[in-house]
Amino acid sequence: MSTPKRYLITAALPYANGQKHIGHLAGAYLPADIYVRYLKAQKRDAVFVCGSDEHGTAIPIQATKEGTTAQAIIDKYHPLMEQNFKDLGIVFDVYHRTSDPLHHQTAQEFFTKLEANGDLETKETEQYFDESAQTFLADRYIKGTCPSCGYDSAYGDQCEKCGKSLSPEELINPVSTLSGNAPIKKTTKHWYLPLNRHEEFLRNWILEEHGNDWRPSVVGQCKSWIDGGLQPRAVTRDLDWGVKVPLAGADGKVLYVWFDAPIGYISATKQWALNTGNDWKPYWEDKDTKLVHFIGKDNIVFHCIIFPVMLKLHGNILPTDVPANEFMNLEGDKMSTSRNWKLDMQDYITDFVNKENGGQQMADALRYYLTQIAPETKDSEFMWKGFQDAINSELVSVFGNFVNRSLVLMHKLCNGKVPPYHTDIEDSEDASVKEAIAATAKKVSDLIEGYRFREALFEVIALARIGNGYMQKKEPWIVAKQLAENPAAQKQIDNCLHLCLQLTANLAILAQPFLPFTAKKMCHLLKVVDKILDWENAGSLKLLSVGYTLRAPELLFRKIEDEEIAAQIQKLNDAAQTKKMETANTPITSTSTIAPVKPEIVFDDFAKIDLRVGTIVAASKVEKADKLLQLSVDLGFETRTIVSGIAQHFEPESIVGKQVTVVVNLAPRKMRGIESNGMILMAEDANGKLHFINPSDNINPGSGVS
RNA sequence: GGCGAGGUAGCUCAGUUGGUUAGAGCACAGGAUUCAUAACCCUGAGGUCACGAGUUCAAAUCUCGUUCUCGCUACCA
Repeated sequence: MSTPKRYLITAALPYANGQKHIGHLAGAYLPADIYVRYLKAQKRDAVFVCGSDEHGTAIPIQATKEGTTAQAIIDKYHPLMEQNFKDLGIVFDVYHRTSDPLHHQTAQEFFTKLEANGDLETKETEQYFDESAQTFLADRYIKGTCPSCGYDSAYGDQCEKCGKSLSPEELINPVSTLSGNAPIKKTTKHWYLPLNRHEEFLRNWILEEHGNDWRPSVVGQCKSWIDGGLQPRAVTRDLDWGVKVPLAGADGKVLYVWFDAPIGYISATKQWALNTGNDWKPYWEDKDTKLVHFIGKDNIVFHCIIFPVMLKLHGNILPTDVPANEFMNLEGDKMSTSRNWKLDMQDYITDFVNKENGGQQMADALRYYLTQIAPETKDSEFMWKGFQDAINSELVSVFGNFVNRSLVLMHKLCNGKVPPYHTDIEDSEDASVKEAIAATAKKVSDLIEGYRFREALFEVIALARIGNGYMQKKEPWIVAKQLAENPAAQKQIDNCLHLCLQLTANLAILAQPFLPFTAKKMCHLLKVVDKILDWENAGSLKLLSVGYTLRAPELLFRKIEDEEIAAQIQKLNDAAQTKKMETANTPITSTSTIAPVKPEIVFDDFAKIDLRVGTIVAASKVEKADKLLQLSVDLGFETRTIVSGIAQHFEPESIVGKQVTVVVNLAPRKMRGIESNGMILMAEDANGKLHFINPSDNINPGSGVS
């Protein structure tokens, strides 16, 4: 495998609607940063691009939630995320943003080219339209009852209550948030990317060319998608927030966020070129460029199927690899923003990096643990106790301690200077340490090239461990006691410390991609310039000149105390608990500032609904459906079959005999082949648990409800 | 329900094309040591490789079935 002429590395564009947590960091940004730092140390031509993804409907939604504008939201989170990355040592060559005019222009050009080449299709569909406002309604301007959880103010693209993503058609009783009127359906034209035309290409490219060198989960996920049948995907939508569709007669339409966001990698590269006076084109057009996307597993389809098709049509190079990571859990549970079960980058920075006893060493500490538990092959788990153990017994005790004892001994036994190396008394121990240094450099290098950062880091620690073992065998502090009788023994001390110091310098080089701040500090202690960190020096035994005076030792890392860990766990639980209470105490209708209550109806509207009390006489699971129960409900005048989406909340046996409220004059509807004749009313509590709405005492089935 | 990825020591993970007593690190136990951040070093204990069949001289590894976890997807009137 020859070395490519240049590399372009991307990390998933973080969505600018809120803080990003350590799961995001471990999934994409940290591995990408490690890889890039390694490439740069190798003096390869590598450009690392990223930026904020600032379009899409969730940003305006977040704006509504925070009572502000979409622009204010992205102006708040874009610099925050940029600073967070910087604080944790994630160094992009450019951190761009999709709201930048350069990006709009790039995305429009991209779209225009595809459109001009006939690579897009147009289709007319019916969409909701507000007659009084004379406008099509983007998903977020439509509210209605969530079909999933029954929340009455769900948006047309997502229910904020249960988190399910929706399409406006799924909403029950949709209402325009502009006028409060029920919207009408009207045809509108949209552009589509016909993925189905490219099945052959995708099969060849992914399954044949990369079936073996990409991660199994990535190939598997793609295969699943391709086999499932590729569909044309809408590229545009009716919305006022995003990149305008650059065609006449497309007023009020923007590019769909999934289409514009990945193009952000290209505009970011352009911005980098502008900043540095380089040419961006070879990075996206020259075949000798290696393009690598670092992402989380939720992004596989976009980066392996959709974006490559776009790139191919537009005449760009394709990604060489897409090392997608799995997810990182936290203390036994999935990380979740809505449940407040997470560790934001900002929180870690505040609690550790920016504390008096913290500093950049704590940024490296986090980088160390996150790399050590990187979810490279399966979901992994961030445990605060695990964090403490990893730092205290590996980083501090093995790595930090080796560096420290080497420097301390050198000052005590060698007058603070790098001692000479006497080849005439070299023994097998010395030789094997020399070998280990060279071998580790090679191993770390190979592992990083193969995106196996966890193992690569392990090898770095292993080298420090070898150093500790070597010193233990040589015992220079014992030898020093014999100097009075045997002055020649100084040679043994010299050799031991000479090698330990050269090993330390090597550790700095090898650790640099993972622990950049620490590597820098080590350079300072060894009084060498940062240039020594170039990878070509890895494995060298001549990094420090004999007779060179070094600085007084300083500790590289501090231990993490039990109290700190306890405090973090407490904080995590408190935050989740608070969130839970908030949710429980907040009436559903006031969680949103817009249209908390549905539009007023007259009594006649209500009277149309025929509600009756019924008794469940039989219940069973619907086959091939996770959420459906088939119920037989005795309504007094007849027993009906009703299908209800409550299978995840109730065991069929446990609800037989229960009384429920039923809408009996609802139009029948087939679900999974079974006709449902009515609807069971349910209430949902703050925890998402469903409860039947029923009379307090058992009454006759068929009794009316009003 | 369909599809994809996983299930290996208490914890985090390795195990190349099936081949001798299944490997690391952490944690744990014992020992040694004091230069070093109660650090290091040595030794040890600890596994029915999710479960059940099958193929084979030989299975953690291949095949089938079952089960659990995660993701994508369908189902929610």
